[in-house]
Amino acid sequence: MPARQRRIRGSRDAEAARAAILDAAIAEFTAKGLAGARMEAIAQAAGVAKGLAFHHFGSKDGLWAAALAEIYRRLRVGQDEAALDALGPVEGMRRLVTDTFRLFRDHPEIVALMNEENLHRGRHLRAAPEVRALYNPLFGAMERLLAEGRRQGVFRAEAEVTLLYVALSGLGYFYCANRWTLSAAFAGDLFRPERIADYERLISEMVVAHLCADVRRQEM
Amino acid sequence: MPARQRRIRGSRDAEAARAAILDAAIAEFTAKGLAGARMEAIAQAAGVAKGLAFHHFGSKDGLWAAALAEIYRRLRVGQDEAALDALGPVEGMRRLVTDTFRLFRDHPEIVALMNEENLHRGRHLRAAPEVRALYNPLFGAMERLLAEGRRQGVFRAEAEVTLLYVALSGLGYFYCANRWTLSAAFAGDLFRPERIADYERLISEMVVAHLCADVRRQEM
DNA sequence: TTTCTTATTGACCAACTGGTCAATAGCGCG
DNA sequence: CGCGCTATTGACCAGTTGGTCAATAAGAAA
Repeated sequence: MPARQRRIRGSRDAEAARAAILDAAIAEFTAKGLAGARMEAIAQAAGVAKGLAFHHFGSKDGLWAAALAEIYRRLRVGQDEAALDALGPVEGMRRLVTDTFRLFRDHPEIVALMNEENLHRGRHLRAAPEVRALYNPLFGAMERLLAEGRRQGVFRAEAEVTLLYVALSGLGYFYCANRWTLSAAFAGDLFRPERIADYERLISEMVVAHLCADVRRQEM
Repeated sequence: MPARQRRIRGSRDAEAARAAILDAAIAEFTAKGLAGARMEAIAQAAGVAKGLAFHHFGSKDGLWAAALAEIYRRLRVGQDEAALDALGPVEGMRRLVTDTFRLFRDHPEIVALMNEENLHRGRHLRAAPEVRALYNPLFGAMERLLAEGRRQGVFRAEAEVTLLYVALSGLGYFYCANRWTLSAAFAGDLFRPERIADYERLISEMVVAHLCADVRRQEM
Protein backbone atom coordinates (compact mmCIF):
# COMPACT_ATOMS: atom_id res chain seq x y z
CA MET A 1 0.00 0.00 0.00
CA PRO A 2 1.19 3.54 -0.66
CA ALA A 3 2.62 5.21 2.41
CA ARG A 4 -0.10 7.79 2.85
CA GLN A 5 -2.02 9.10 -0.10
CA ARG A 6 -1.35 9.73 -3.72
CA ARG A 7 0.60 12.98 -3.76
CA ILE A 8 -0.81 15.71 -5.92
CA ARG A 9 1.06 16.78 -9.01
CA GLY A 10 3.83 19.23 -8.19
CA SER A 11 5.97 19.47 -5.13
CA ARG A 12 6.04 18.20 -1.59
CA ASP A 13 2.43 18.35 -0.42
CA ALA A 14 0.22 20.93 -2.02
CA GLU A 15 -2.85 19.71 -0.19
CA ALA A 16 -1.21 20.15 3.21
CA ALA A 17 -0.02 23.64 2.34
CA ARG A 18 -3.49 24.56 1.13
CA ALA A 19 -5.02 23.24 4.34
CA ALA A 20 -2.49 25.12 6.47
CA ILE A 21 -3.29 28.35 4.68
CA LEU A 22 -7.01 27.76 5.09
CA ASP A 23 -6.64 27.07 8.82
CA ALA A 24 -4.54 30.15 9.33
CA ALA A 25 -7.03 32.20 7.32
CA ILE A 26 -9.96 31.05 9.44
CA ALA A 27 -8.07 32.01 12.58
CA GLU A 28 -7.09 35.41 11.19
CA PHE A 29 -10.56 36.13 9.83
CA THR A 30 -12.09 35.16 13.17
CA ALA A 31 -9.80 37.53 15.03
CA LYS A 32 -9.76 40.48 12.63
CA GLY A 33 -12.65 40.15 10.20
CA LEU A 34 -12.34 40.22 6.42
CA ALA A 35 -11.11 43.78 5.98
CA GLY A 36 -8.93 43.61 9.08
CA ALA A 37 -7.19 40.37 8.14
CA ARG A 38 -3.74 40.61 6.54
CA MET A 39 -2.68 38.18 3.85
CA GLU A 40 0.92 38.45 5.04
CA ALA A 41 -0.11 37.44 8.56
CA ILE A 42 -2.07 34.46 7.24
CA ALA A 43 0.86 33.24 5.16
CA GLN A 44 3.27 33.66 8.03
CA ALA A 45 0.99 31.74 10.41
CA ALA A 46 0.74 28.99 7.82
CA GLY A 47 4.51 28.94 7.37
CA VAL A 48 4.48 29.72 3.66
CA ALA A 49 5.19 32.66 1.38
CA LYS A 50 2.40 35.14 0.84
CA GLY A 51 2.45 34.49 -2.90
CA LEU A 52 1.44 30.90 -2.30
CA ALA A 53 -1.84 31.95 -0.77
CA PHE A 54 -2.64 33.86 -3.93
CA HIS A 55 -1.53 30.92 -6.04
CA HIS A 56 -3.98 28.60 -4.28
CA PHE A 57 -6.92 30.92 -3.64
CA GLY A 58 -6.55 33.65 -6.23
CA SER A 59 -7.37 36.59 -4.02
CA LYS A 60 -8.30 37.59 -0.51
CA ASP A 61 -11.94 37.24 -1.46
CA GLY A 62 -11.32 33.79 -2.86
CA LEU A 63 -9.68 32.75 0.39
CA TRP A 64 -12.62 34.19 2.30
CA ALA A 65 -15.09 32.21 0.23
CA ALA A 66 -13.12 29.01 0.86
CA ALA A 67 -13.02 29.74 4.60
CA LEU A 68 -16.75 30.34 4.63
CA ALA A 69 -17.45 27.04 2.89
CA GLU A 70 -15.29 25.24 5.44
CA ILE A 71 -17.21 26.91 8.27
CA TYR A 72 -20.51 25.66 6.97
CA ARG A 73 -19.05 22.19 6.63
CA ARG A 74 -18.13 22.29 10.33
CA LEU A 75 -21.59 23.54 11.18
CA ARG A 76 -23.12 20.58 9.40
CA VAL A 77 -20.96 17.90 10.99
CA GLY A 78 -21.58 19.42 14.42
CA GLN A 79 -25.27 18.78 14.22
CA ASP A 80 -25.92 15.07 14.54
CA GLU A 81 -29.49 14.77 13.33
CA ALA A 82 -29.38 10.98 13.35
CA ALA A 83 -29.15 10.87 17.14
CA LEU A 84 -32.25 13.00 17.57
CA ASP A 85 -34.79 10.47 16.38
CA ALA A 86 -33.86 7.95 19.04
CA LEU A 87 -34.48 10.43 21.85
CA GLY A 88 -38.15 11.00 21.17
CA PRO A 89 -39.82 14.34 20.59
CA VAL A 90 -39.26 16.17 23.88
CA GLU A 91 -35.75 15.00 24.65
CA GLY A 92 -34.80 15.18 20.98
CA MET A 93 -35.83 18.80 20.72
CA ARG A 94 -34.11 19.61 23.98
CA ARG A 95 -30.95 18.00 22.68
CA LEU A 96 -31.13 19.95 19.43
CA VAL A 97 -31.22 23.19 21.39
CA THR A 98 -28.31 22.33 23.66
CA ASP A 99 -26.24 20.88 20.81
CA THR A 100 -26.69 24.01 18.74
CA PHE A 101 -25.73 26.14 21.73
CA ARG A 102 -22.67 24.03 22.33
CA LEU A 103 -21.70 24.26 18.67
CA PHE A 104 -21.60 28.06 18.76
CA ARG A 105 -19.81 27.97 22.09
CA ASP A 106 -17.08 25.63 20.89
CA HIS A 107 -16.65 27.18 17.47
CA PRO A 108 -16.27 30.95 17.67
CA GLU A 109 -15.04 30.90 14.10
CA ILE A 110 -18.51 29.89 12.94
CA VAL A 111 -20.08 32.81 14.73
CA ALA A 112 -17.46 35.31 13.62
CA LEU A 113 -17.48 34.37 9.96
CA MET A 114 -21.26 34.29 9.77
CA ASN A 115 -21.36 37.77 11.27
CA GLU A 116 -18.87 39.12 8.82
CA GLU A 117 -20.58 37.48 5.87
CA ASN A 118 -23.81 39.20 6.83
CA LEU A 119 -21.96 42.50 6.80
CA HIS A 120 -21.44 41.78 3.12
CA ARG A 121 -25.07 40.80 2.68
CA GLY A 122 -24.27 37.17 2.04
CA ARG A 123 -22.55 38.02 -1.24
CA HIS A 124 -20.06 35.16 -1.13
CA LEU A 125 -22.54 32.67 0.27
CA ARG A 126 -25.06 33.17 -2.51
CA ALA A 127 -22.39 31.95 -4.90
CA ALA A 128 -22.28 28.62 -3.04
CA PRO A 129 -25.62 26.89 -3.74
CA GLU A 130 -24.49 23.61 -2.17
CA VAL A 131 -24.94 25.17 1.28
CA ARG A 132 -28.69 25.12 0.93
CA ALA A 133 -28.76 21.32 0.71
CA LEU A 134 -26.86 21.00 4.01
CA TYR A 135 -29.94 21.89 6.00
CA ASN A 136 -32.25 19.36 4.40
CA PRO A 137 -31.34 16.40 6.64
CA LEU A 138 -31.61 18.56 9.76
CA PHE A 139 -34.98 19.96 8.77
CA GLY A 140 -36.09 16.44 7.96
CA ALA A 141 -35.17 15.26 11.44
CA MET A 142 -36.99 18.20 13.00
CA GLU A 143 -40.10 17.45 10.97
CA ARG A 144 -40.06 13.88 12.23
CA LEU A 145 -39.70 15.00 15.85
CA LEU A 146 -42.60 17.40 15.51
CA ALA A 147 -44.82 14.83 13.81
CA GLU A 148 -44.06 12.22 16.45
CA GLY A 149 -44.69 14.74 19.22
CA ARG A 150 -48.06 15.62 17.80
CA ARG A 151 -48.93 11.94 17.35
CA GLN A 152 -48.13 11.29 21.01
CA GLY A 153 -50.16 14.32 22.02
CA VAL A 154 -47.30 16.06 23.86
CA PHE A 155 -46.81 18.76 21.23
CA ARG A 156 -49.93 20.84 20.90
CA ALA A 157 -48.54 23.99 19.22
CA GLU A 158 -48.19 24.33 15.48
CA ALA A 159 -44.68 25.18 14.40
CA GLU A 160 -43.01 25.86 11.11
CA VAL A 161 -39.60 24.19 11.03
CA THR A 162 -37.49 26.92 9.48
CA LEU A 163 -38.76 29.62 11.82
CA LEU A 164 -38.46 27.26 14.75
CA TYR A 165 -34.89 26.56 13.74
CA VAL A 166 -34.13 30.28 13.51
CA ALA A 167 -35.53 30.87 17.00
CA LEU A 168 -33.72 27.92 18.46
CA SER A 169 -30.41 28.94 16.90
CA GLY A 170 -30.82 32.53 17.95
CA LEU A 171 -31.12 31.52 21.59
CA GLY A 172 -27.64 30.04 21.49
CA TYR A 173 -26.09 32.35 18.95
CA PHE A 174 -26.68 35.65 20.69
CA TYR A 175 -25.21 34.42 23.93
CA CYS A 176 -21.95 33.53 22.16
CA ALA A 177 -21.79 36.26 19.52
CA ASN A 178 -22.33 39.03 22.03
CA ARG A 179 -20.33 37.48 24.79
CA TRP A 180 -18.11 40.52 25.27
CA THR A 181 -20.61 43.33 25.02
CA LEU A 182 -23.07 41.47 27.23
CA SER A 183 -20.41 40.84 29.85
CA ALA A 184 -19.30 44.46 29.71
CA ALA A 185 -22.86 45.78 29.90
CA PHE A 186 -24.26 43.70 32.74
CA ALA A 187 -21.03 42.81 34.50
CA GLY A 188 -20.17 39.25 35.24
CA ASP A 189 -18.61 36.77 32.83
CA LEU A 190 -21.29 34.89 30.92
CA PHE A 191 -18.94 32.02 30.23
CA ARG A 192 -18.61 30.79 33.79
CA PRO A 193 -19.67 27.12 33.69
CA GLU A 194 -22.63 27.51 36.02
CA ARG A 195 -23.99 30.47 34.05
CA ILE A 196 -23.76 28.40 30.89
CA ALA A 197 -25.58 25.55 32.58
CA ASP A 198 -28.30 27.90 33.80
CA TYR A 199 -28.77 29.34 30.36
CA GLU A 200 -28.76 25.94 28.68
CA ARG A 201 -31.57 24.87 31.00
CA LEU A 202 -33.49 28.07 30.35
CA ILE A 203 -33.43 27.90 26.56
CA SER A 204 -34.19 24.21 26.24
CA GLU A 205 -37.12 24.65 28.62
CA MET A 206 -38.27 27.61 26.60
CA VAL A 207 -38.44 25.72 23.33
CA VAL A 208 -40.04 22.66 24.85
CA ALA A 209 -42.54 24.73 26.83
CA HIS A 210 -43.66 26.45 23.67
CA LEU A 211 -44.10 23.21 21.75
CA CYS A 212 -46.02 21.60 24.60
CA ALA A 213 -48.10 24.65 25.44
CA ASP A 214 -51.77 24.73 24.75
CA VAL A 215 -52.31 27.35 22.10
CA ARG A 216 -55.22 28.72 24.07
CA ARG A 217 -53.56 29.67 27.32
CA GLN A 218 -55.37 31.37 30.14
CA GLU A 219 -55.77 35.05 29.30
CA MET A 220 -54.98 37.09 32.38
CA MET B 1 -34.82 84.92 22.68
CA PRO B 2 -31.77 83.80 20.69
CA ALA B 3 -32.66 82.37 17.26
CA ARG B 4 -31.75 78.82 17.95
CA GLN B 5 -29.10 77.91 20.47
CA ARG B 6 -25.98 79.51 21.81
CA ARG B 7 -23.36 78.84 19.16
CA ILE B 8 -20.21 77.18 20.37
CA ARG B 9 -16.97 79.10 20.39
CA GLY B 10 -15.31 79.12 17.03
CA SER B 11 -16.84 79.11 13.61
CA ARG B 12 -20.22 78.45 12.04
CA ASP B 13 -21.62 75.44 13.87
CA ALA B 14 -19.18 73.01 15.34
CA GLU B 15 -21.89 70.92 16.97
CA ALA B 16 -23.66 70.36 13.67
CA ALA B 17 -20.43 69.36 11.94
CA ARG B 18 -19.63 66.97 14.74
CA ALA B 19 -23.08 65.42 14.48
CA ALA B 20 -22.82 65.12 10.69
CA ILE B 21 -19.50 63.32 11.01
CA LEU B 22 -20.92 61.00 13.65
CA ASP B 23 -23.94 60.13 11.51
CA ALA B 24 -21.78 59.49 8.48
CA ALA B 25 -19.47 57.37 10.60
CA ILE B 26 -22.31 55.20 11.91
CA ALA B 27 -23.50 54.62 8.34
CA GLU B 28 -20.02 53.79 7.10
CA PHE B 29 -19.22 51.54 10.06
CA THR B 30 -22.53 49.75 9.58
CA ALA B 31 -21.78 49.08 5.93
CA LYS B 32 -18.07 48.27 6.13
CA GLY B 33 -17.15 47.50 9.72
CA LEU B 34 -14.39 49.19 11.68
CA ALA B 35 -11.40 48.05 9.65
CA GLY B 36 -13.27 48.39 6.37
CA ALA B 37 -14.47 51.92 6.97
CA ARG B 38 -12.52 54.77 5.38
CA MET B 39 -12.06 58.07 7.16
CA GLU B 40 -12.00 59.85 3.81
CA ALA B 41 -15.40 58.35 2.88
CA ILE B 42 -16.89 59.37 6.22
CA ALA B 43 -15.69 62.95 5.85
CA GLN B 44 -16.96 63.15 2.30
CA ALA B 45 -20.39 61.83 3.30
CA ALA B 46 -20.49 64.40 6.08
CA GLY B 47 -19.46 67.15 3.68
CA VAL B 48 -16.33 68.15 5.57
CA ALA B 49 -12.60 67.77 5.22
CA LYS B 50 -11.04 64.59 6.53
CA GLY B 51 -8.86 66.53 8.92
CA LEU B 52 -11.92 67.82 10.73
CA ALA B 53 -12.93 64.31 11.74
CA PHE B 54 -9.55 63.90 13.38
CA HIS B 55 -9.86 67.31 14.99
CA HIS B 56 -13.17 66.36 16.62
CA PHE B 57 -12.62 62.70 17.42
CA GLY B 58 -8.85 62.33 17.59
CA SER B 59 -8.55 59.06 15.71
CA LYS B 60 -10.52 56.39 13.92
CA ASP B 61 -10.79 54.51 17.20
CA GLY B 62 -12.06 57.63 18.93
CA LEU B 63 -14.72 58.02 16.29
CA TRP B 64 -15.66 54.38 16.69
CA ALA B 65 -16.04 54.76 20.44
CA ALA B 66 -18.29 57.79 19.95
CA ALA B 67 -20.40 55.90 17.40
CA LEU B 68 -20.73 52.97 19.78
CA ALA B 69 -21.90 55.21 22.62
CA GLU B 70 -24.51 56.76 20.32
CA ILE B 71 -25.73 53.29 19.37
CA TYR B 72 -26.29 52.31 22.96
CA ARG B 73 -28.15 55.55 23.52
CA ARG B 74 -30.51 54.62 20.68
CA LEU B 75 -30.91 51.15 22.12
CA ARG B 76 -31.98 52.62 25.43
CA VAL B 77 -34.52 55.11 24.08
CA GLY B 78 -35.99 52.36 21.88
CA GLN B 79 -37.01 50.31 24.87
CA ASP B 80 -39.90 51.98 26.65
CA GLU B 81 -39.94 50.19 29.99
CA ALA B 82 -42.51 52.56 31.45
CA ALA B 83 -45.22 51.27 29.11
CA LEU B 84 -44.64 47.67 30.18
CA ASP B 85 -46.01 47.94 33.69
CA ALA B 86 -49.43 49.05 32.49
CA LEU B 87 -49.84 45.99 30.30
CA GLY B 88 -49.71 43.41 33.04
CA PRO B 89 -47.32 40.47 33.23
CA VAL B 90 -48.28 38.40 30.17
CA GLU B 91 -48.94 41.20 27.71
CA GLY B 92 -46.06 43.24 29.10
CA MET B 93 -43.60 40.43 28.53
CA ARG B 94 -45.00 39.79 25.08
CA ARG B 95 -44.60 43.46 24.27
CA LEU B 96 -41.02 43.47 25.50
CA VAL B 97 -40.20 40.65 23.12
CA THR B 98 -41.81 42.25 20.09
CA ASP B 99 -40.40 45.70 20.86
CA THR B 100 -36.90 44.32 21.14
CA PHE B 101 -37.37 42.47 17.87
CA ARG B 102 -38.64 45.61 16.18
CA LEU B 103 -35.73 47.60 17.55
CA PHE B 104 -33.18 45.32 15.92
CA ARG B 105 -35.23 45.26 12.73
CA ASP B 106 -35.47 49.04 12.44
CA HIS B 107 -31.92 49.77 13.52
CA PRO B 108 -29.42 47.65 11.60
CA GLU B 109 -26.68 49.97 12.84
CA ILE B 110 -27.22 48.69 16.38
CA VAL B 111 -26.79 45.11 15.27
CA ALA B 112 -23.80 45.83 13.04
CA LEU B 113 -21.86 47.87 15.58
CA MET B 114 -22.52 45.41 18.39
CA ASN B 115 -21.23 42.61 16.19
CA GLU B 116 -18.07 44.48 15.32
CA GLU B 117 -17.47 45.50 18.91
CA ASN B 118 -17.60 41.87 19.93
CA LEU B 119 -14.96 41.12 17.32
CA HIS B 120 -12.76 43.39 19.39
CA ARG B 121 -13.81 41.69 22.60
CA GLY B 122 -15.68 44.75 23.84
CA ARG B 123 -12.48 46.70 24.23
CA HIS B 124 -14.03 50.11 23.56
CA LEU B 125 -17.18 49.36 25.51
CA ARG B 126 -15.37 48.44 28.69
CA ALA B 127 -14.00 51.98 28.71
CA ALA B 128 -17.58 53.33 28.89
CA PRO B 129 -18.92 52.36 32.33
CA GLU B 130 -22.04 54.50 31.95
CA VAL B 131 -23.48 51.87 29.62
CA ARG B 132 -24.00 49.48 32.50
CA ALA B 133 -26.45 51.80 34.18
CA LEU B 134 -28.61 51.97 31.05
CA TYR B 135 -29.99 48.53 31.72
CA ASN B 136 -31.04 49.13 35.29
CA PRO B 137 -34.48 50.64 34.54
CA LEU B 138 -35.22 47.88 32.03
CA PHE B 139 -34.24 45.15 34.43
CA GLY B 140 -36.28 46.84 37.09
CA ALA B 141 -39.37 46.78 34.89
CA MET B 142 -38.80 43.11 34.09
CA GLU B 143 -38.48 42.26 37.76
CA ARG B 144 -41.80 43.96 38.44
CA LEU B 145 -43.50 42.05 35.63
CA LEU B 146 -42.17 38.76 36.91
CA ALA B 147 -43.17 39.48 40.50
CA GLU B 148 -46.67 40.53 39.48
CA GLY B 149 -47.02 37.46 37.27
CA ARG B 150 -46.06 35.18 40.13
CA ARG B 151 -48.40 36.99 42.46
CA GLN B 152 -51.29 36.47 40.04
CA GLY B 153 -50.34 32.82 39.66
CA VAL B 154 -49.88 32.97 35.88
CA PHE B 155 -46.08 32.73 35.96
CA ARG B 156 -45.05 29.48 37.50
CA ALA B 157 -41.44 29.17 36.26
CA GLU B 158 -38.51 30.72 38.06
CA ALA B 159 -36.50 33.05 35.85
CA GLU B 160 -33.41 35.12 36.35
CA VAL B 161 -33.83 38.50 34.66
CA THR B 162 -30.47 38.90 32.98
CA LEU B 163 -30.52 35.44 31.42
CA LEU B 164 -34.14 35.90 30.43
CA TYR B 165 -33.22 39.18 28.78
CA VAL B 166 -30.37 37.53 26.89
CA ALA B 167 -32.69 34.81 25.61
CA LEU B 168 -35.40 37.25 24.68
CA SER B 169 -32.96 39.51 22.84
CA GLY B 170 -31.33 36.62 21.06
CA LEU B 171 -34.63 35.56 19.56
CA GLY B 172 -34.93 38.88 17.76
CA TYR B 173 -31.25 39.57 17.22
CA PHE B 174 -30.32 36.46 15.30
CA TYR B 175 -33.17 36.90 12.85
CA CYS B 176 -31.91 40.40 11.95
CA ALA B 177 -28.16 39.93 12.29
CA ASN B 178 -28.13 36.83 10.10
CA ARG B 179 -30.75 38.03 7.69
CA TRP B 180 -28.59 37.50 4.61
CA THR B 181 -26.99 34.19 5.40
CA LEU B 182 -30.28 32.74 6.59
CA SER B 183 -32.03 33.89 3.45
CA ALA B 184 -29.25 32.50 1.29
CA ALA B 185 -29.15 29.20 3.14
CA PHE B 186 -32.85 28.34 3.31
CA ALA B 187 -34.09 30.37 0.35
CA GLY B 188 -36.87 32.86 0.77
CA ASP B 189 -36.56 36.40 2.06
CA LEU B 190 -37.01 36.47 5.83
CA PHE B 191 -38.05 40.11 5.72
CA ARG B 192 -41.34 39.66 3.91
CA PRO B 193 -43.97 41.18 6.22
CA GLU B 194 -45.92 37.96 6.78
CA ARG B 195 -42.76 36.06 7.69
CA ILE B 196 -41.90 38.73 10.20
CA ALA B 197 -45.39 38.55 11.66
CA ASP B 198 -45.15 34.76 11.92
CA TYR B 199 -41.84 34.96 13.67
CA GLU B 200 -42.98 37.70 16.01
CA ARG B 201 -45.89 35.50 17.07
CA LEU B 202 -43.60 32.50 17.50
CA ILE B 203 -41.05 34.17 19.74
CA SER B 204 -43.48 36.02 21.96
CA GLU B 205 -45.44 32.79 22.46
CA MET B 206 -42.19 31.03 23.24
CA VAL B 207 -41.21 33.37 26.05
CA VAL B 208 -44.69 33.52 27.54
CA ALA B 209 -45.15 29.76 27.29
CA HIS B 210 -41.96 29.24 29.23
CA LEU B 211 -42.90 31.66 31.98
CA CYS B 212 -46.38 30.16 32.31
CA ALA B 213 -45.29 26.55 32.05
CA ASP B 214 -45.46 24.27 35.01
CA VAL B 215 -41.88 23.37 35.84
CA ARG B 216 -42.88 19.75 36.23
CA ARG B 217 -44.24 18.99 32.78
CA GLN B 218 -45.42 15.58 31.70
CA GLU B 219 -42.39 13.42 30.95
CA MET B 220 -42.95 11.58 27.71
C1' DT C 1 17.65 11.41 -18.40
C1' DT C 2 14.79 14.80 -20.38
C1' DT C 3 10.61 17.22 -20.28
C1' DC C 4 6.46 19.08 -18.63
C1' DT C 5 3.66 20.65 -15.14
C1' DT C 6 2.97 22.80 -10.88
C1' DA C 7 4.15 24.22 -6.15
C1' DT C 8 6.87 27.72 -3.95
C1' DT C 9 9.51 31.68 -3.11
C1' DG C 10 11.16 36.47 -2.42
C1' DA C 11 11.57 40.68 -4.31
C1' DC C 12 8.88 44.31 -6.02
C1' DC C 13 5.08 47.79 -6.87
C1' DA C 14 1.35 50.97 -7.25
C1' DA C 15 -2.45 52.31 -4.71
C1' DC C 16 -4.24 53.38 -0.57
C1' DT C 17 -4.83 55.18 4.24
C1' DG C 18 -4.66 56.93 8.87
C1' DG C 19 -2.81 60.72 10.51
C1' DT C 20 -0.21 65.41 10.58
C1' DC C 21 0.40 70.27 9.90
C1' DA C 22 0.76 74.89 8.56
C1' DA C 23 -2.31 78.21 7.01
C1' DT C 24 -6.89 80.42 7.01
C1' DA C 25 -11.24 82.02 8.36
C1' DG C 26 -14.96 83.11 11.56
C1' DC C 27 -16.68 84.19 15.98
C1' DG C 28 -16.71 86.09 20.75
C1' DC C 29 -14.68 89.21 23.85
C1' DG C 30 -12.44 93.25 25.72
C1' DC D 1 -11.41 97.56 16.25
C1' DG D 2 -7.99 94.18 17.18
C1' DC D 3 -6.93 90.10 19.92
C1' DG D 4 -7.29 85.32 20.76
C1' DC D 5 -9.39 81.02 20.27
C1' DT D 6 -11.02 77.32 17.52
C1' DA D 7 -13.27 75.29 13.58
C1' DT D 8 -11.92 74.09 9.00
C1' DT D 9 -9.26 73.14 5.10
C1' DG D 10 -6.09 71.08 1.63
C1' DA D 11 -1.81 69.55 0.80
C1' DC D 12 1.34 66.24 2.28
C1' DC D 13 3.56 61.90 4.17
C1' DA D 14 5.27 57.55 5.67
C1' DG D 15 3.87 53.02 6.45
C1' DT D 16 1.06 49.45 4.85
C1' DT D 17 -1.18 46.07 1.74
C1' DG D 18 -3.28 43.27 -1.87
C1' DG D 19 -1.49 41.58 -5.66
C1' DT D 20 2.19 40.44 -9.45
C1' DC D 21 6.07 38.18 -11.49
C1' DA D 22 10.20 36.07 -12.87
C1' DA D 23 12.91 32.51 -11.16
C1' DT D 24 13.40 28.01 -8.99
C1' DA D 25 12.55 23.45 -7.19
C1' DA D 26 10.53 19.14 -7.36
C1' DG D 27 7.70 15.43 -8.57
C1' DA D 28 5.31 12.97 -12.69
C1' DA D 29 5.45 11.40 -17.32
C1' DA D 30 7.95 9.79 -21.37
